[in-house]
Amino acid sequence: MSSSPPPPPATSRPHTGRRRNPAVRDAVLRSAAELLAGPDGMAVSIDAIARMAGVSKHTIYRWWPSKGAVLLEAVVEHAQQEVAIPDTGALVTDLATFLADTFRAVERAGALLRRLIAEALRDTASAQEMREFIVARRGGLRSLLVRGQERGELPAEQELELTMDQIYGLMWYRLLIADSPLTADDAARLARSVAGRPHS
Amino acid sequence: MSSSPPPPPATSRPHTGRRRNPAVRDAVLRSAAELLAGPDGMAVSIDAIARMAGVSKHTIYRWWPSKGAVLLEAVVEHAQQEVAIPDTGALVTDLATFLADTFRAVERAGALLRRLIAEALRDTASAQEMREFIVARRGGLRSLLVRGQERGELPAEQELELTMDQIYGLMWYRLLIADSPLTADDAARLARSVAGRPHS
Amino acid sequence: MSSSPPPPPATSRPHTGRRRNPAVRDAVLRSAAELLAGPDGMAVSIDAIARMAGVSKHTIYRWWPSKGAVLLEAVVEHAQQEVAIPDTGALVTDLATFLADTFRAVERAGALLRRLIAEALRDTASAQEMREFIVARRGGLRSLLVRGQERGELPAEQELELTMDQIYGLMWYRLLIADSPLTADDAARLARSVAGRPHS
Amino acid sequence: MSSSPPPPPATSRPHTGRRRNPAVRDAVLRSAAELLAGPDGMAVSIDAIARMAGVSKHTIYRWWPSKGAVLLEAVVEHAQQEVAIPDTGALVTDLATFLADTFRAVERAGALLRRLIAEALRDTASAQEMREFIVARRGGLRSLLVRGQERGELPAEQELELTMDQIYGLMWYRLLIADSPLTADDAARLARSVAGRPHS
DNA sequence: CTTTAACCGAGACGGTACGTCGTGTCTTAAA
DNA sequence: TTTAAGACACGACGTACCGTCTCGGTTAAAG
Repeated sequence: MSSSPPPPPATSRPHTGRRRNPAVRDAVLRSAAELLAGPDGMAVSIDAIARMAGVSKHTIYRWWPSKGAVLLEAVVEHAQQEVAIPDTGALVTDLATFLADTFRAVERAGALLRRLIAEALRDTASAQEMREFIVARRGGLRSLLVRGQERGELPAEQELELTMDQIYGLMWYRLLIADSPLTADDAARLARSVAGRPHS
Repeated sequence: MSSSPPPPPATSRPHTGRRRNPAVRDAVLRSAAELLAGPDGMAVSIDAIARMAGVSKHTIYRWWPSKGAVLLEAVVEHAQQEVAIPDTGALVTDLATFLADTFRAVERAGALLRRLIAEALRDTASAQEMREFIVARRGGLRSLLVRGQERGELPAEQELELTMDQIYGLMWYRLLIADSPLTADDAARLARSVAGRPHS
Repeated sequence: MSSSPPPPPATSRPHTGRRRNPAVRDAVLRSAAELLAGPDGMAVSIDAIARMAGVSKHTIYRWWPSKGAVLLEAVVEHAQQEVAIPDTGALVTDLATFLADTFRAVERAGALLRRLIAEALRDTASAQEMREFIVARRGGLRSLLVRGQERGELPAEQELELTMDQIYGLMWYRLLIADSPLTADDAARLARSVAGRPHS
Repeated sequence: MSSSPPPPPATSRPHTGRRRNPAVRDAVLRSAAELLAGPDGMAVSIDAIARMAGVSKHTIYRWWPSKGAVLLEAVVEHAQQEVAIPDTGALVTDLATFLADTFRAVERAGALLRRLIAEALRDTASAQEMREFIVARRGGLRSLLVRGQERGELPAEQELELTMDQIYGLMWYRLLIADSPLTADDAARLARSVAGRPHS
């Protein structure tokens, strides 16, 4: 999940010439993130990123294949801080905590994520990469649910993928469609719901 | 849910001048729908709509405030055919049927809906209207669930709004993020899941 | 030089229906003149004329074939006040007076005339009518010069048309190209020049 | 008299970045000239120039501030071939030759010049530049007249600027207003007229 | 210590879309 | 039949963004 270099030369000559300047990558991603987090109407253009980063457009396109790729990597960088996977022994509690943390993180990055999806919807190539990133991030929740199943807190027959689709579906729905907040209360109720004790 | 005219004049003068040509509206919406349904990469521009409809851009902008408004109305026009609300007496069965129908309709209109959301994500004004449309269309599912609650098939305490967010969330998640199909099987399993009998 | 009616009906039926409202003609020409006299950058559109006159565009196009025709007629109306043709017995004096008066009138109507020519340069049809109008207005100067020739103040062989081209040429040159003022002093010197006593 | 770049950066950095492609400038000016010389009714649009030159509109606007500036430069480029300043010793003869040559050149470029002035009349910014260009081109005639004065063929008191206004005034009058030809005979008679021997 | 290849900022360029404006024609309903 | 209101097609305007492409200058490993 890092800016892919231009196709490595087939010859096995190790490397000559000036090395990539890591400051460039940072400047680009930081500028992108800053613009992405801006007011909702504002569009994020490559020109603007380049200008703010003090970098040439060409350099951006050397390291990222498209605007979507830049945005994705900026979001990835920002989302680095993993949400912890709690283990108190009680699935519903753990789930509620995890979801509340996740929701909080997502709320904070709302503008970024909306714009990221906007770009993915325009550019098939970006979409694939984003899909992969998002799918990869489901691992935390999955392990939590699997543990629940192993402990018998969740029926063995329950389709975890569908459950996860419901959970993340609700999250994205609120973010992209309904534009309504994701609260800790939502997290708690959702946790009870998918754990089969909706009203305890 | 019709192309809003520019603010109706405050005076109560009945109407003077040439009337709006309904053929224009139809041609624009038909062209928009056709382009919206096109291959996934292709962008839908006002220029293209105008060209295909044999209509001037000016005319489009006279009746619709933005591209998003045109797309929304095209989708609305297309989505006219309501999904029936079945009533066999068994909530899970009814729900499964309703969702299967809904999913089928949504799958058919996939490209349209993706582009619609794409536009909403880049134009705050459009977003509000789309939100209203989408929220309005939740009525069918709500009545189905309410009936289930009244019959005691669903606990009275169950938060229907959250349940609906889960259902529609899954649907949009598959459509926008995962880009994976929505099958009749998904409908059935989802129906069982939200009705609290996930594995019967 | 009046707004040409649409081709008179061949049938000799005297006239049915509502008669032309003369107030419309006045309102249109007055508005056109007002806009024409506006600041130099501002364009004069038919829409603007119609709006200011409280008249529909259609009505304008019913009575005038093009924008140029409206502008021309507005200028004609404004230029109605004829420049007097003096007769003191001395050609140079008379000519100087006449030209000074003419220059003063033209300077006042500068913006109008510039825009009129601008329109004529875009629209061949208008151009012809304007040409005719301008040529028709040469009569005053011509009679003055002819009288000078008859009195022997001007050689009989002098080509009056060429002389007039020089005089009006200078006037339009200053107005359209050089954008420099036409003074009474210019009038006097020009009068002496064409009368063959440039430095007396 | 060349397409002005956007304000040269104040810093004295020599130049970085890709250089301006001279082929672009040529293609634009050539296309502009070709369209300018087209049939009289046809308007010359930036779109058309860009299309014909195989250049993007953006590029045109990068180098020229307005349509007028493009047209002016196209005309300048075309008018490069200077009219020779003859010196036979006799002012009237020299003047007649010079004017005949000038008239011939101007007649050939008639459509261009008309459209150039049309543009200047609707765009104050262009007007100023065109004025400067036209004024600059008066030098040839002026030197001819000055020589005549020095030789005593023209009275020392004669106002040369006024004389030139008469000459160029007649020329533009025929071109823009009267739309009548400028012949060699006109040149000869005009030469005699301004040289004070109108009927020899 | 020179070569040489890669990196990089500046920025020109073609293409495509945007939303606005102006002209001239046409339609409707009232006067 | 005239009129005001106003819809409509056509086509130009000037701006913006995308992704590609030079142009020089810089940097570091390889010779």
